[in-house]
Order: sequence, then C-alpha cells, then structure tokens
Amino acid sequence: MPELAEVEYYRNRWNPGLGGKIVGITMHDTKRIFRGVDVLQMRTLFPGSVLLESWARGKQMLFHFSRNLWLGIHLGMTGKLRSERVPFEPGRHDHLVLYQKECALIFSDPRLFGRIQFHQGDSEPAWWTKLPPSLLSASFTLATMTDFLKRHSQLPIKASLLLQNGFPGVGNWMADEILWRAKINPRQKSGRLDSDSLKRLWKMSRFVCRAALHHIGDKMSDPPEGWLFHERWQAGGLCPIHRVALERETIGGRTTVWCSRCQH
DNA sequence: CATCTTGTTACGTT
DNA sequence: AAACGTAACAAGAT
Repeated sequence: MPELAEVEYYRNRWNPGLGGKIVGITMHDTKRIFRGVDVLQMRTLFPGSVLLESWARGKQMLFHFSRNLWLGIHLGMTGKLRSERVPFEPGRHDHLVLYQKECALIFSDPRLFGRIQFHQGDSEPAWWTKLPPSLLSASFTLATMTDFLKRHSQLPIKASLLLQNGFPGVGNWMADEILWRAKINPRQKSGRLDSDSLKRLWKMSRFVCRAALHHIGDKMSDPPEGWLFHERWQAGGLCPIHRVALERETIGGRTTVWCSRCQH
C-alpha cells in the first residue's frame, strides 16, 4: 500500500518512542529485509541509544538515534510500522522490534519487499542526502519535471510517474489519480506531451501529493468523494465525472485505470 | 487451484 | 552509456 502519504502515516506510528531510550532489540536477521546490513552491529549498538527524530522523503524514512545511529526504512509493498505497549512478543512478520521501557517499536512486512538500512556516523547517510527533493518543494519546477520526462521520452507517461528519481513518493494509485486529473492518457509517450499537458501534469502532481498527505498522512482516512481512488480497485469502476466505465490495462508493468473520455 | 497485488531491482536487449 | 521491458522477489487475499 505505501505511497508517500502512507509512508508519512507509518512514520508517525513510532512517535510514541521519540525521546525514549532503546533497551532491547530483536530481529529476524536472515530475512531479505536486512540484506547488506550488519545485524550484529545493530544488536550491539542500539541498546542505550535514544530515538531523537525522524523524516520521510518519498517512500523512504530515516530515524535518527543518539550515538550517531541512523536507521533507514523502506516499506516495500506490505511493510508497516506500529508501536505496542510492553510486554510485547514479536509475531511471525515482526522482523524488527526496538524495545523501550514503555513501548515496543515494530517493523512488520509479510511479503518481505521492504528494506532496512543501518548507518553509523556524524551525519545522515549518503543514500539519504542524494534522494531527490519532494514534489512539494520549490526545487520541483515545471522545468525540472519537463527535463526528466525528456530523458525518458519513449516511456509511457504512466511508467515515468512511477520512477522515484523524478516523482519521489508517487505509486500506482497516485499516478493514475494524477493522470486522470491532468487529462493525459497513460500510454502517451513522456516526450510527446504539449506544454499545456506538462503544466497540468506538474500542477496535479503537486495537488494530489498535498491532498493525499492531508487526508492520509495523519490518520489513514480515504481521500474525498470524487477521487478516482474510490473507483479504481474493482472492475466496473466508473469515471467520477462522466460515469462511464473506466479502462483497465497493464501499462509500465502495473494495473492502470483511466477514463477514455477524459484522457486523450 | 489459479490469479491478483498500491514496489523495487537485476538483467538482457536496443 | 542510457533507456527500456520483463522476470523475479514472497506471501496473502480473492
């Protein structure tokens, strides 16, 4: 499920642990979630450190602890964060648990597409610093976006919207929502959008981003009525504007839903 | 039992 | 070198 707004939501699930000291840690350390991570070092270093703050950027999260410890988390398709009162016994899919005196901070992921990264150092890990700026920041300009699309000119626009370097945090449902609102056919080649389409795409990327964060970021509520979101899941969905049947095909490797009347 | 999945990446080809 | 399409990853839901 996690796209940028859900990522923000899950990041906040660990807020009860802010300012608290870690007193224990358990990991299912053979799971692929931990590939490339020195789990032994994590086990040694975390007890005694304090959770200081956290950030989300696109679909990535970074948790900063005292003692120069940094924990990166990507939720993949089915990852979730939550906190529970202690005592807490980890279940089958609770692959990482950081115990504090009052609560347990839990990362679970049944499908194991998520990823943990661990870093020790004075400053943020390099992979974090290199992440592209948010769609809502001033650096995401129409020109930047147009440039990016030019570099992928042969790719269907739907597939381009899923590229995290250009549209960080956008996932499958957000991409469809953005294209529907921008009135752009998902099969359209990225390099062949006229300047009006580009402008609408840029505006709607930011709009859907902002609205999704507003509705989902704090508590997991659905977007308002009238969003394509509510129609896209099952066959038989209708365009919220025209009430005609939505098209439904795989584009860019993902199920894509659009209205042939709105989107040319 | 078969088919589907809201994410990413490795790999082969162009 | 960069762009692009596809398979693979793993497990649960339908």
